Amino acid sequence: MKLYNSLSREKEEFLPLREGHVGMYVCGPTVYNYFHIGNARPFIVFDTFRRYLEYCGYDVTFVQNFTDIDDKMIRAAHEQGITVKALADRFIAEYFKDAQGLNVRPATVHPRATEHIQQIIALIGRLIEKGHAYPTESGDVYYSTRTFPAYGKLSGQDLEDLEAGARVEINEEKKDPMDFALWKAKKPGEPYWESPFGEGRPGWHIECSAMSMQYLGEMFDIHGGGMDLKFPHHENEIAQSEGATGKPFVKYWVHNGYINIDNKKMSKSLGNFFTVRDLSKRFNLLAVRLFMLSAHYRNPVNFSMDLLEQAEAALKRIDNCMENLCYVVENGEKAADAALPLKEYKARFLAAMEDDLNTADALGVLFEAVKEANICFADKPDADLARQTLSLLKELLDVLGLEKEACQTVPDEILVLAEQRDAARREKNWALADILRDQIIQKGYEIKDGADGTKISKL
RNA sequence: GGCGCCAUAGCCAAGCGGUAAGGCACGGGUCUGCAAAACCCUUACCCCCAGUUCAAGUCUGGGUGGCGCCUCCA
Repeated sequence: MKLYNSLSREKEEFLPLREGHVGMYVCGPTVYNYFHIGNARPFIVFDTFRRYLEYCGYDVTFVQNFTDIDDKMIRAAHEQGITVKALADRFIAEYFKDAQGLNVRPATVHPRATEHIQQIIALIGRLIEKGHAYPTESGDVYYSTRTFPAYGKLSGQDLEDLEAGARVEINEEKKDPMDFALWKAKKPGEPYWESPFGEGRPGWHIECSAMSMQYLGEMFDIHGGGMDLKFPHHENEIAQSEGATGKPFVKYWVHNGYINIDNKKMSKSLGNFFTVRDLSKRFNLLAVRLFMLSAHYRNPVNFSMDLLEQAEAALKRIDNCMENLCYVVENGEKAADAALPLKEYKARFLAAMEDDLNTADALGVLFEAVKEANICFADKPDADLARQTLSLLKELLDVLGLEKEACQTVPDEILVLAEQRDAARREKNWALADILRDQIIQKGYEIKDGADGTKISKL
């Protein structure tokens, strides 16, 4: 497939380092709160990417970390009067709940920073040995960006320009303003670990280098994350990892665009955000997933409730088609002239995915198939073709993570009520028929009267 | 100041040189005891100017407008 590589700024042919295997690392959440839809975008995008790679037959090792120690974690734990660990445990559990709602599968490994302190310390040790890092009087350790000539290759910045516009904190212990912390000396009331450089905790960037190396090796295929992580986070990861190993760290860097609110970046610090948890109270979270996939992953997308409602309506269109297909599979007859270009849909869908994961285009193909299936089966209810169509739709929806239990059986209790209602309708006893309809709706089922009889489906 | 992105119908959005996918909404229709749902049909010359080309949303240059990174943030 073609994949846009942020490092080369070009679409490249995707060729994994080891044939048939893909190692993929994605920056995960800092677990101090529920995650918002801005966080959700990379989760959904890279989950979809992973699903597609697996669909293509790759054996994918997918690593997504939890940042469970940093300033925000410490502050939030203090405010809530609990330990940092308790805070992390809680929001990691909440992460999995929301992720499940979005149909984001658990990663192969979800490493936690605090459980990899030894690896982090070892990596910092290597960097000091190689002269890329230096300890200070007060017990911090900094990375010396000047010792890594390629610094800036990902973000296209050079050190001189960065410094000219730098708004970095003043710190007299740093040799250079662009140096960044690998290890931070212990402060009162903060969690700390023993290390050769003194008691303290890891800096902001080192965990991703240490943990990706632990689970994917010193070189791996894909590193993903939001655009805003490109600098400085990912730039620093490159400096750390390549500085330590002397080898290329990541083959393909993949960055997703932002979610905007009213055309402004959504972020926790601006306060203009929606958590997935809140949205789950009003919407089917699969609609959130569809919303995310309806634009190309590298483009910024604006978010609003209105847009989410649109996505929910679109999702319903797919569901209705599937239901209809189920009905035809059960009740259809032979129709020799019924035909749909199923192979063509599949080929076009896959071609879209091959082109830098163009899910928007792929969805377009899916909806075309839905429309043509609706037309075809309206007057040619061929059970065989319906079965094949249903199977294709399921297969493709599964790649996008939008699959839903189709052809659910309606419980006898509901069927009995529906039969009673039909009987009442035949006797033109509308009052009774309406009472029975209300009962069915109350039990969570939907009644659809049509030319070919009454259909019942779960709401 | 440095680096970068975007501009397609009422809204969202694909398109990567050959005469504009798809979704939502609106309107029209089919079905229906009513209602709901569902389904079908309908809707654009692509921000402006200049250029390259037989051919340009699609390439180049210049505008205009929006956004992001350079500071914790997906």
